[in-house]
Amino acid sequence: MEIKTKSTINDVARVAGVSKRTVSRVINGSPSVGQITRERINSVIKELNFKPDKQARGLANKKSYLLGLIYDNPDALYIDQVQRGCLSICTQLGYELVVHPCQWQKEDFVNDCLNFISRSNVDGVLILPPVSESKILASALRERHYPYVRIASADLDDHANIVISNEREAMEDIAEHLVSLGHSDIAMISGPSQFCSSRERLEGFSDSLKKRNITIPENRIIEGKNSYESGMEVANKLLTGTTIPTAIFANNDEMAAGVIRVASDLGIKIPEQLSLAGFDDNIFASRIIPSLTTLRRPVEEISIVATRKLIQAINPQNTPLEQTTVIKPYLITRESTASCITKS
Amino acid sequence: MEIKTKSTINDVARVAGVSKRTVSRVINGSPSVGQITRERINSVIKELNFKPDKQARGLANKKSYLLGLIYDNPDALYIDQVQRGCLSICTQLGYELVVHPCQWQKEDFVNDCLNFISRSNVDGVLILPPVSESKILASALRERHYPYVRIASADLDDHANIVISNEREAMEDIAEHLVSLGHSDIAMISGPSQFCSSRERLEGFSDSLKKRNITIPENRIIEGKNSYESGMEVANKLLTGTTIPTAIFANNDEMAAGVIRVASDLGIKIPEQLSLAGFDDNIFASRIIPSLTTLRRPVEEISIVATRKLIQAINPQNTPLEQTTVIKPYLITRESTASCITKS
DNA sequence: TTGTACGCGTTATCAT
DNA sequence: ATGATAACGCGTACAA
Repeated sequence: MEIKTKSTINDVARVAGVSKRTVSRVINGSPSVGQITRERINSVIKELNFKPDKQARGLANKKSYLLGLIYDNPDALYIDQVQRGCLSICTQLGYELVVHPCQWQKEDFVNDCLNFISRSNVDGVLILPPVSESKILASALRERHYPYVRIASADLDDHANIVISNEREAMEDIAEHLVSLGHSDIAMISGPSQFCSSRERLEGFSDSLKKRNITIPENRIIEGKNSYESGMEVANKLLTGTTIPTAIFANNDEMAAGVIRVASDLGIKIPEQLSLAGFDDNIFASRIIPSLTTLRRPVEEISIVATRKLIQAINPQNTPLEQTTVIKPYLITRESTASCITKS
Repeated sequence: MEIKTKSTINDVARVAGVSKRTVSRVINGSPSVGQITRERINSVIKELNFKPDKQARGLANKKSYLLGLIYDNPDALYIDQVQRGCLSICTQLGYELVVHPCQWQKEDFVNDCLNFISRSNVDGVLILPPVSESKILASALRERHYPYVRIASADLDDHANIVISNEREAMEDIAEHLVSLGHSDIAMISGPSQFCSSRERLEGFSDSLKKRNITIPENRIIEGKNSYESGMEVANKLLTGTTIPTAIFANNDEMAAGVIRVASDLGIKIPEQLSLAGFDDNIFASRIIPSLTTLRRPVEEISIVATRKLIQAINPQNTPLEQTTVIKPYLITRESTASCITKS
């Protein structure tokens, strides 16, 4: 009662008493197959537990039914969420996901990616930030008419090739939150200016505050490196001056954690003496003490949309088209922000 | 000066003036090819930038050059590290990695995995804990003579099919650490007893303490669920009694973080009044305040060894055999543990 | 509506 | 040592 050899399209054809061409038609949903024939074939397919072989199929029509995921991101949680989002669509549509972490600072990273693509035969690639910000990689792919979708924080490609996390606009929410709590002496630890996400967040934050008649002085904006240690460094500068800000927004939770550490060492109480917010809703954002007010990207939703777009780019005719392009992160309020009591 | 169409074995054969069979021989390193012929072919291969097509190759010899990674683990960092470890070997040996997160509690999870394997055509699978502890899945694979390697914390399979993280022995280190700091009233928050890793750690810890003439009373061992919230719950029981332990070992960092939260709320100072240790060296173990003394698995090394074993299982003759099977986690000392001053 | 014949790029079986 | 030819499993002109 065991199925030893997996059945092929030929077996199905033979048992059903038709040609394999007809079976092929049924598999691919061709309309030109008689009702009764189709049903018979379908039942045989079930009976034989037949699954079309991806490799043979790919060989014949030059597709692998493999999607590539290219990234270079230290945030493992983010990667994991993206993978799950992608896979929920992949599984549903008969694709598999092949991962390719890379090092986008390295000089040969474009070749490394191109290499990955050609040797793995993936039908298309999903590119995560910050790699997605690479213009060189994107144009290399575009030039080769190779299907790709980027996930990024700014509008840097055709809407068919990108899903945008609108972080600039999301800054409105955190700005509003802090201002409504009475803060006006606000500082920001920005991210590396080479990242477009950093620029979006910085400008978005600063603009949003300006709209509310608050201007951040030059010396209250310090660029960090998105790391915990870097957050500590900047926090030290920000919190040891003669006057310290009443609120700090950090470009990510990692650096915010650094601020918490330094504040703790300096005896500055959060949120009583200092409000603090981050970005990401990293895994420890809710664990850390105080728990962190932060902005969260709907990562899974974003990657689902991106995957749909990619598969659509691969099969322009078959797949229902995905229209969404811009998705906004949202505010999560926790312990680290509170109303500003003292004011100069 | 651009290569439009990727070249095939036929192109190489034609240009080199030989039959494609000979080219195939060169590709696969067959010894029976003349020196000059081989060199000529090799130069043509380079010139044409020829790369054998994985799909065609797979169709012909029933291999996909794809490896599957099966897991169901909430620790994204762990997954990420494993993926990188695997890939460092995969790339080197011409394999790609296909990911498959699953839900091992669900009743049809074995079928789900089997399904994944057959539809993706992966040549073999790497199974991560806790899925790796599933006897049903492992025997299903073994029965089908399907190459697999498990990563687990106990010796539950042939050494060809497993890489063991010896957590039982690693407990010696943390026990020794705590005892040497003067602790004797020690509590443990164990993990779900269904997990073999939980049992290993519990028994290992308790045995190691016994060797040092310390016995943990029944009421000092409470089972948690490995989650932050669960850690808080158990911590509440442990820290609100008439006498509280001077040290707690938590089955993972996640729960240890819960303990920190509760201790903070109760005004219990760590490590002054309470020493605390976890397991995993989770991403926030070094970020949290106080930073956490913990046990770290050499995840990347483990996954590298496992991948080598898997590829060897797939190609019994070609690959150099991997002998390592047991790898021990190691202690990382941080702020959360200190010497015990007060003693009853 | 259905079937025949061939191609996809590679490896394997035989021969020479 | 090398080559002709048949697989591998499926898709697709083209024909019927």
